[in-house]
Amino acid sequence: MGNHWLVKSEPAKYAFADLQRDGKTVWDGVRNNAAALHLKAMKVGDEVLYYHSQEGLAVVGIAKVVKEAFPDATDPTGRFVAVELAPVRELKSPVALKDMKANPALASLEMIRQGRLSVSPVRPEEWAAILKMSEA
DNA sequence: GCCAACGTTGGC
DNA sequence: GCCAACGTTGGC
Repeated sequence: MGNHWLVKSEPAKYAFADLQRDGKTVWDGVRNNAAALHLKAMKVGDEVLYYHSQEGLAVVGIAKVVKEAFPDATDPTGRFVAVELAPVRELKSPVALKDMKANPALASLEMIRQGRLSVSPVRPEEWAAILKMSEA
């Protein structure tokens, strides 16, 4: 089984519904080294939690990696990479940031520890905990 | 190579 | 709109 990740997007710019409409999208514009390292570690088939920042403040859906890291065409320096994501499904109910923060099982979740990171890894047990919350 | 200044992100 | 966190830049 592949690894799990979490990506953030402002729904006003690109919401999960936009990804569902488009079928897939190039995940570019990441300009942070730590996030870029995670992008480079993504493999086709890895599953990705889709989090809405600024508005919503919740994980709303699951996406998957359909193309591994390649140079980000929007980056003039050529230092950063992009991947391609496709939608898998919408969560039955969104999992709010405040609920994730309140769950001791998620205390070491990377996106909680380092709030500004736009792409972060999710451990298998954290993935399971979040999915369980989405079924509630 | 250090560190202060600055910019960006994102929660509140 | 504010502010904290943190990465990056640039002067020395």
